[in-house]
Amino acid sequence: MAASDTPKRRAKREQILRAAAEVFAQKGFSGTVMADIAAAAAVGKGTLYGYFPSKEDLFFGVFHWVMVRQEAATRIGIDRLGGSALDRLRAMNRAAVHACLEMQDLYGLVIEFWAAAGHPGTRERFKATFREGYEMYRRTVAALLEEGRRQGDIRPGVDGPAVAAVLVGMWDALGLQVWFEPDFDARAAADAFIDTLIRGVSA
Amino acid sequence: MAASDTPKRRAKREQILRAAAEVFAQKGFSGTVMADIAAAAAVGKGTLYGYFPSKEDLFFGVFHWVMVRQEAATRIGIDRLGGSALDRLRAMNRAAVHACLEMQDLYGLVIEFWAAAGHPGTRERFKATFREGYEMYRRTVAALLEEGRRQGDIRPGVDGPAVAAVLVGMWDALGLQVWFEPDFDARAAADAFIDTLIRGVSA
Amino acid sequence: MAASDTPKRRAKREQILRAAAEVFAQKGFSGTVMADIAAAAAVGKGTLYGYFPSKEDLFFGVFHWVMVRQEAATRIGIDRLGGSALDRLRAMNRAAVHACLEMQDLYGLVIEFWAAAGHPGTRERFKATFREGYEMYRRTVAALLEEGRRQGDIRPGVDGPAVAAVLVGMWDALGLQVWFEPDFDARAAADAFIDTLIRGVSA
Amino acid sequence: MAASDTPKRRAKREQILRAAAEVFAQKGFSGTVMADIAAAAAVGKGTLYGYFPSKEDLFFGVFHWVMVRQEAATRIGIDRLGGSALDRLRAMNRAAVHACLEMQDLYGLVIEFWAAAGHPGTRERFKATFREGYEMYRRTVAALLEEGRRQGDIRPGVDGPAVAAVLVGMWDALGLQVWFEPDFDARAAADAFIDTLIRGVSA
DNA sequence: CATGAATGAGGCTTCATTCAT
DNA sequence: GATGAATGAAGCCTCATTCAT
Repeated sequence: MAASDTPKRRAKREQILRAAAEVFAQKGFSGTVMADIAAAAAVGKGTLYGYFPSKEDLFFGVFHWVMVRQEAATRIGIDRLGGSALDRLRAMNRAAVHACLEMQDLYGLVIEFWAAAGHPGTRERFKATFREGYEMYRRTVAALLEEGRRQGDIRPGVDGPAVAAVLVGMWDALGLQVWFEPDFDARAAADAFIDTLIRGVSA
Repeated sequence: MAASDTPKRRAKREQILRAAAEVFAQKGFSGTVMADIAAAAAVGKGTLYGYFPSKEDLFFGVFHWVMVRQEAATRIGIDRLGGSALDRLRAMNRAAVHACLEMQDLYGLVIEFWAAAGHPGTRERFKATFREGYEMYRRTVAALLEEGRRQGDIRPGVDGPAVAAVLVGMWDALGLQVWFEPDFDARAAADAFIDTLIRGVSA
Repeated sequence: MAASDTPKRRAKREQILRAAAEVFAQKGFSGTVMADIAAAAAVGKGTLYGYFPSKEDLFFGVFHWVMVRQEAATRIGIDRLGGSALDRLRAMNRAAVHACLEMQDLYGLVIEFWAAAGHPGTRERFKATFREGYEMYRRTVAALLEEGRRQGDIRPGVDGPAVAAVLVGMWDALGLQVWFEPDFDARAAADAFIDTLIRGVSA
Repeated sequence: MAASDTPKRRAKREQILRAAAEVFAQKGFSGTVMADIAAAAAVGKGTLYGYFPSKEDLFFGVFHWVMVRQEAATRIGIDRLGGSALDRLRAMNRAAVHACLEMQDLYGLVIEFWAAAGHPGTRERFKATFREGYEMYRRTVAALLEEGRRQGDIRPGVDGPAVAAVLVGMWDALGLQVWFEPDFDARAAADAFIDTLIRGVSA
């Protein structure tokens, strides 16, 4: 009964999460039936309940799993990166867009997560986690802007937090656009945009 | 069944759409049961089917209804507006953000629509309508930018379409942020941001 | 409120019955919806209830209407017919089969009536009417056989009632066969059979 | 869903069929609700769908099940039976009538099957199966008649197929008569009739 | 511990019937 | 008297969850 957490158990948990992520991404939360996930994970339906107490918990598990991986992908090396604050902002922008494109076929998931964050019942858990994530991104960007200002690259009047908020939001927005039009060149748009933005905030 | 389209019929259709929008916004598509909508619209369950052939069609009806109203709200006066292209861009930005905030309690709907655009079955209808909407917005913004370039307010090197795409995306992004944090001051962020942006694209 | 029974009313009643018969024959009792009948009869749905208190009553009305017409068609002239009893039996056989084929596209109705006679609720009304009808046929045939015996055309040992029962059943049976295989030549089979039968009962 | 076909599964399938046959026989197809069948079979409503994909499929399953059993009951021993062709015809007649009376309380089913064979949607499946069944009976009877002719017991002029068609139809017809009047002595009528018939076809 | 057959609550939808126009 | 829009009871079916094997 106790979830003993052997390596074997962790592996199967991962295997279930991966399968569930794929199915949820394709069919949405409500469109997914537990049997699909079990089949995709190559386990019995009952087994799922040995790892997650309910469908919703499994979904939240996937959410958490994806968020952690996404954040890791975006943050990798930001701090270790050399260069000016603006260069690091450019790098972060790249990394964020890259991370979005990487998991493009899982992007449906993100939308499902947003939706879950709006439904009564699931709302709180999801909303809180989202807020944390956005907060983290915004703080990181704002810190870079502040650093740029101190370094004299950014003019004083810029509303750092506002720009940060919009920039972070933009990553989601670009993901959405690609979601709707796979041919949309998000990388180019993001690059062109960040240049314009930087020009706008430059001293 | 008889789509005779009397004024009375149109009124009741509207009444149903309004109620359905509210319920869908609150509980999401799957979380909503037809009985809720019927109750909210103060009609019998069966009546709903006299106006929309299925739950999904009703949902799509709401989608269409919201999109049309949203577009109308955003576009109002853009063309009649005087001033330079950049002034009109500022005005459009305001209008778009305003429209988002206006229907803030319906914002959950937008997310549900995105989700629907990702589910097999609903995908095509929703995706197509979304694409049209985004396309329209992007073209409008791009035209303004092009006009500004011709008027000499915007420097030649700017990638108009890319900036347009991002700007349009930003409206979604701001809506999302408000959705997650009702205290977030989207108007201020949008204003601050558009200033920065315009500075970035200025000659 | 009183069903005043003007000629106009009778005509509309007939019009409804005719339409209902057609629809019931095609789709069965349960498969038929009142709206179909109303449409087929070119009247409003509500009007039906001005003539029949319920769907089931309308169905029973159709049943009665068909039975009466069928009996009339079969009996026509039996008594007035000249010839020996056996000749009249042959004529009746012809008439019965002919009546079946006449209303061939309404034959589905007969089956529906049988079915109705088996369902609790409808059972009693239908069963009673059916019994009367069969009884009448059997008595008529038995009387002919008896007459034939008295005339010396039929040998004494024949179990008249049994033969009558079977002969009557045969008309149903032939109808069924045609129902299943429209190419089946019921007339020929009936003629060949009655000859054999008559030879079997002949003195 | 998994059609693994273990003995246990077969047993439960049979259990469901038996219960469904009873309920369908009593209330007809439309009058029967799945809950009734589930209760009669002492299983959950959902279980039914593990064995039959829909109410209609279950009904067809019952149809098939009944037909197979009925045919088996009628054919048993025809071939192994000694005696002349006419003796075997008498035996077959007995067996057929006996089989009808055996399942008398299921006879309502047969009518429901006929009805199903007339409804659009169910039509094709049922009609095809019925045709096969009738065809089989008719061929068997016709073969016996032909054999009798070769043996010199039956006179040459007899239209074998026509007589066969009517004889087969008569079994249904007798079933109907018993259905309407439980006191009707079908066995006696059938015996008396077959004697008359045989006399009619005898050399 | 894994499995998948069994369960039954609950949703979408249909349609006989009513009644205001 | 005729109409057809409105109603809500009722049925088929799905699917999250349990539990015997």
